[in-house]
Amino acid sequence: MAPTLVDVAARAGVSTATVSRVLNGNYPVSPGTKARVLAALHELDYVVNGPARALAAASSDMLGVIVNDVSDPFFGILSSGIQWEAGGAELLAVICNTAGSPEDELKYMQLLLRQRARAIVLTGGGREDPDHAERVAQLIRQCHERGARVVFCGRQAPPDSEAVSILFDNRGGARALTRHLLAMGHRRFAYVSGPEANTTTTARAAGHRDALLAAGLEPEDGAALHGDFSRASGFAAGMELVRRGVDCTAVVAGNDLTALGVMAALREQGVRVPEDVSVAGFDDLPVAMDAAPALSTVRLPLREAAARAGRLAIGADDMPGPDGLVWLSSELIVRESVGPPGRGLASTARL
Amino acid sequence: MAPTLVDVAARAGVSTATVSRVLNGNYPVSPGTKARVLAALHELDYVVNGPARALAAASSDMLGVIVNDVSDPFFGILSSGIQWEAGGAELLAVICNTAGSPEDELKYMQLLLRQRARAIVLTGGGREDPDHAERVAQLIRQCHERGARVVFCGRQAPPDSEAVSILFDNRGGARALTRHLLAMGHRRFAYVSGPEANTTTTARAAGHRDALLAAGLEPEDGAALHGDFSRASGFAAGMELVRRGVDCTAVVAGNDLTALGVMAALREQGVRVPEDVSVAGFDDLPVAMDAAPALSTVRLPLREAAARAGRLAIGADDMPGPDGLVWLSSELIVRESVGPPGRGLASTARL
DNA sequence: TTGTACGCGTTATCAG
DNA sequence: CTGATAACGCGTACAA
Repeated sequence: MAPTLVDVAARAGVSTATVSRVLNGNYPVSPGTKARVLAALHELDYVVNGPARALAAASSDMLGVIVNDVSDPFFGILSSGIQWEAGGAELLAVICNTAGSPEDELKYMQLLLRQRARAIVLTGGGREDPDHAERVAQLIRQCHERGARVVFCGRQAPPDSEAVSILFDNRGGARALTRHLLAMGHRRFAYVSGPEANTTTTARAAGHRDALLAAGLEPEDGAALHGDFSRASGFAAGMELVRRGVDCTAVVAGNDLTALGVMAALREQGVRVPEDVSVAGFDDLPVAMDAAPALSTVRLPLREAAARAGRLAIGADDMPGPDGLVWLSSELIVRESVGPPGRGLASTARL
Repeated sequence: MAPTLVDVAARAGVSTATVSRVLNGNYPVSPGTKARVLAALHELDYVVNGPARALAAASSDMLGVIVNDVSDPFFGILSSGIQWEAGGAELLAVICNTAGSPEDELKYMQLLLRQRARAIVLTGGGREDPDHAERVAQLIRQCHERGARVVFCGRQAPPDSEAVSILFDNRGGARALTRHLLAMGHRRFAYVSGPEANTTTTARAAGHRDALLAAGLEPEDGAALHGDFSRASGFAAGMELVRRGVDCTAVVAGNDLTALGVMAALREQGVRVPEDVSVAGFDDLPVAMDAAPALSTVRLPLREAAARAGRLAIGADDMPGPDGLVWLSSELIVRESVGPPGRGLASTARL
């Protein structure tokens, strides 16, 4: 059996209280007894019982991070940054993959709540569904009642939830990107977005639309497809665009992975990027730089977002402003995947 | 204050034991009282206290995963797969980033031990240091004493530690890769490996060396550099090779990210890949396929490894064989970054 | 089927 | 500075 405080105390010839004091260093202990206790601790290979401590102290040293999927670099980078801050504060970061399922999101929030996590960070876009939002708001309330912080990173917290939000300028970034494409001369677009009813999807699509309308163009919804932000869905969408004979000179994707998939599909169909068709992404993941051709995209300060979210979660930073909102700006990154309008998709794709 | 079993029991007019039984469903409870308890549970928004339960039941529902860095796709994919299995078993996966530091590895093992984690999965290569190995072995022993499973994924467990190991055929894969380069006609190589004294680094370098020796070539250690498996270190190494005037026709990198960095550096120096110099990676991360040019590499079954490690960790699979070793095979992936020998690095790089 | 009562390993309060 | 001892919230023999 694992040794407990009682065992250590017996061996050192002191009370459990004294051992606890040595362990936590929050009360004075004479050097002599301290040495004896430390020796006993070492000899028995004593390891603190986390659950017992959490029960007695009514607080745990866990930090929950809810993501879509850690293997998606977008979330991997966020997770890594948050985990870094957590580790610095001697906290354990629990990563929960929801695979985009709103039910799993709720399930994991409950699981973290029951573990008495110090804080929960919800990353990425959220589902646009009043019912779901209400249930999330309810859970946030419970978190706060128990003294757990809740931080949103990539989407806005429900109104009057008192939770902090780190926000990306998705709409502005998307607007700038499409403006860039328009400036290059493009007029016929296809848009491959993320999952439906997702806040990130919506914001980016809105930015794209903003730019189109400002240029006096009518957004053609016929050339808009939904994916799930994965490379595979981008590939499928690329093939679908070809199949449908969509005649565009530029494909705007909801994120980089989708753009990568689209480019792979076009390549396979004999369409050259950017000579025949331009392709743009969003996020500026590391892979965007190494892709063929390098991806024109919008850079999001993911590492900074993660650091701020992490620091907010561990309580190192104070709640910002009265509205609890932190806006992070985006930056247009011009590379090689976008060029002047080419011959277009319909006339170059060989089915 | 958060409601406890006592509150629920009072409200439902039953004892705490009954509430506990309803919660766990491990003892018969009459439908009537069950309904009353469920109602009370709901009305009070009761949430189980995880630590208290863990203390009473002497077991927690946490699964620890130790990785170098989740934002590295290699580890992101492993983490995601393990987390998937954990989630399916209603367990929480705790991801710990060590950033390659052996001290952090030990620190996190202790932290997980103290949380009474059900199992710990150590991923990636390990440090080749008898002293460190001994301390790890010591911690593994403590884990086993407390009934926690330990699974290695990507490196071999210390001898007689009774821990299970999922292993990649790093050496065989590296051998096959270099054999391929030799078959293409290359004779002058540069090698950019991972961190020193790392089991993965060593195994891959050994495979490369095997192939060279088998072909009657003398490994030129002058053209071997160490990185840390990151893209940045690959970029630095690529620049350094140029600076040193290393005259090779092929650069073999210890992993894909390093290869990507090398390619970026060569590109920047005016060296074409693969026309002038060939570059090869290892791992076959998703990015290898989208890179420019697409990377010739060695595919490792990361998702499979993660699934097996996860299942072993949660106890869904039995300990394999008498030696506790599971070998996973690798596969040579030929793409565009390797071609016939070109003019070589020294004669094409413009400093 | 249900209730009582004790133990799980710590922390914290209160004496000494 | 140190030692008893009472929580902390839950699971579970044991008894009814």
